[in-house]
Amino acid sequence: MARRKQAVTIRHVAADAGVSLQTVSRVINNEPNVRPEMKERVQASIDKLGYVPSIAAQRMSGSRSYLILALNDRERTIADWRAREGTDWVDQMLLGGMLKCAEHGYRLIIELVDTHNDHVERELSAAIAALQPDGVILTPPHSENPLIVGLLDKQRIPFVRIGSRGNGAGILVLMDDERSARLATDYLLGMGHERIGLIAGSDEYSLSGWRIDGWRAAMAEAGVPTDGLLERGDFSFASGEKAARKLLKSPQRPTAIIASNDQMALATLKVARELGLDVPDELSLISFDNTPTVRFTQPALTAIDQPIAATASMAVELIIAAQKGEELPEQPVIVSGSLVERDSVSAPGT
Amino acid sequence: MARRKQAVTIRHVAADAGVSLQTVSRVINNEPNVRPEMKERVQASIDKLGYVPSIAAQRMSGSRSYLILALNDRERTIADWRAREGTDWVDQMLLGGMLKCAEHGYRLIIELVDTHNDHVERELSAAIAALQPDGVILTPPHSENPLIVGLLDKQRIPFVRIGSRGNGAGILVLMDDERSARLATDYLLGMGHERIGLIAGSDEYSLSGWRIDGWRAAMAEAGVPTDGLLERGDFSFASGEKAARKLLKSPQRPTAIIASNDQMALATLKVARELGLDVPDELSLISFDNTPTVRFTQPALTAIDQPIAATASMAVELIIAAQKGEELPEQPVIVSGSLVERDSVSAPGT
DNA sequence: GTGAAAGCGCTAACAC
DNA sequence: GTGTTAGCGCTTTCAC
Repeated sequence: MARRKQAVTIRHVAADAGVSLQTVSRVINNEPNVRPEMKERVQASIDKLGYVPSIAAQRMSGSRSYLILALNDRERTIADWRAREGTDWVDQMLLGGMLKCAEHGYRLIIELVDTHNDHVERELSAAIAALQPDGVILTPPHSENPLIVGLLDKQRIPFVRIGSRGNGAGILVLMDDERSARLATDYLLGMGHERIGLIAGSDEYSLSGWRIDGWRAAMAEAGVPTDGLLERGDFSFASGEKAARKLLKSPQRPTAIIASNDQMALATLKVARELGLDVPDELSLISFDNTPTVRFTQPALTAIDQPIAATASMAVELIIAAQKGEELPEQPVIVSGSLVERDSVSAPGT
Repeated sequence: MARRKQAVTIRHVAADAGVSLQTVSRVINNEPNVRPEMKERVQASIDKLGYVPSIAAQRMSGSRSYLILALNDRERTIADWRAREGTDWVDQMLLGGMLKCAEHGYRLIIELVDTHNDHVERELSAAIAALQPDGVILTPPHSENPLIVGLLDKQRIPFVRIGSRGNGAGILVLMDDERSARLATDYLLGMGHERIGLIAGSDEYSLSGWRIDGWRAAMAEAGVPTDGLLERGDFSFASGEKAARKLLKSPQRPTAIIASNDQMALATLKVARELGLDVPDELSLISFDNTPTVRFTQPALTAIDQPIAATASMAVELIIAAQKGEELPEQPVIVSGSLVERDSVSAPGT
């Protein structure tokens, strides 16, 4: 393999503009101590020669790498990809994260790491050593992994923890699951429902708990009891089925159910159909996540939309700000979700 | 921002093992001229210290960057992400490409480039200058863009063109659309259909033509005419609707339709429903792509699965082989799709 | 404000 | 087989 050299380097630009390397470097990095007139001249040469700095070289000499790592759970991500069931978490991360990165000349690299592995630290260390990213975005459940958080903190790499209120280092960005659950519950209460069931998610994810909190709070405020209305799943279809069956077969069955993710909502839909319950006439259903599939079901599901793209975009912004040494929010940054009305909800007893 | 240095460098390893830098380098890169005994000693030090080479430094000194760029069409990709309709092209690319990359210590970076832009060359040049990738994967329609192909050829960067039989440089990898279309057509012929309509895709993509070829060939072999059975769309839902309406309102309407992508298949389903035609009893339907949505329709659609993951994986493999100086296939590499049977096809007139 | 020199971590080329 | 040397393209540090 022939040694592939950079076509146009800072040297060419310096020569063309008749200045030192240093001055060109200053212009590239928008540093002070360059007269506007100089700056213009250098910029002209850059444009003329079509010069683009080599990220490798920049990184080598100790500055930024312009790379941001997005850490996703390996097992879950690959399973989703293989299943082809329309989970578009990664796409939405890219939509928000990549585009924001591009705005600032950064690149987003998706990295899969296995949380349940005892080599997490080694895996992550290797990725960091190899790529030297300027920042890392942690998605659940990594956001809550003390090993990862500790490692990143020790290495002093700016990082965002999506979906965590946890202690320790890192910038926290939340989609406000409690408020979203409340939103869904209030919406159903507003329609006249009182027996509103919740199928919660795996408690490996804190957001499962927050959603329970939101639902409980809304119910409490409305003065409505929650006994026998909570079932736990683990985000899988099978677990949703089991939970739905339990709720719908109880003597005082709920008139509405909130499922903590789309798979469990689909499972609920299936169980309702099996039991001969019409949705939405006999059972209203609200789903969490709003992945593509829920618009293609019969009926299309009313859902809480998780603003993944906006969250990823925010995460990138915060990392770049941190990288620049700007001040960071002390409080968790909150990106709010919204309720998308479709056809799976109606007033009870109609 | 503090200058972030590599924690463990080749120097540390060399010192620890009591050898020269070069020997360590040789071990890392699995080069010859190292005695097994030496190699073992060095490897022990590497493991002990947890050393991982810096990609930036490796790239700097003229060797690989361990980065592979996957070029996707900006407009289309972003539109798909925003629409959230379940198109999982990017996910499947990642599934195949990223995992294969990881096997070899490479990373895949998704890059969005606007084909219709007159700055394509500049955009791409900038990405190449910045990242110095070891290879590039071109997806349609980039695979057919002579500007891009020319640029990559000139820069002597190994690249794969997915979905192109085009002339010029680059390694060609095909999903064999002609054969797939034939497969679908033969399947319908085998069920007894004779009037099999085709809704073709945009001719900006050569694969649209190949699918027509496959369909036409299969029909010809079966001795069945194709007059009035071909309509062109552009892969959009709207275009599919128009095409389907034309086919289904013709006096001799087809008993089966093959749609050249899922969106147009969904449109056909909608039109059939409007016209009161039951699928599959009165109209059989086969879709191309097999994206997640087609399993959630009523009925679930029988579809040609495009092996995107396998193709991406193959593309990465070929690039790494090229990078190593291995011989490359002269002929286009073919990755075959398959027919996934669901519920949208039945024998005609039942 | 601007420039010169040193060095980041690694590998190609060549010496031994 | 193994070590030495000279850079790769850029930024840091420090001198002017």
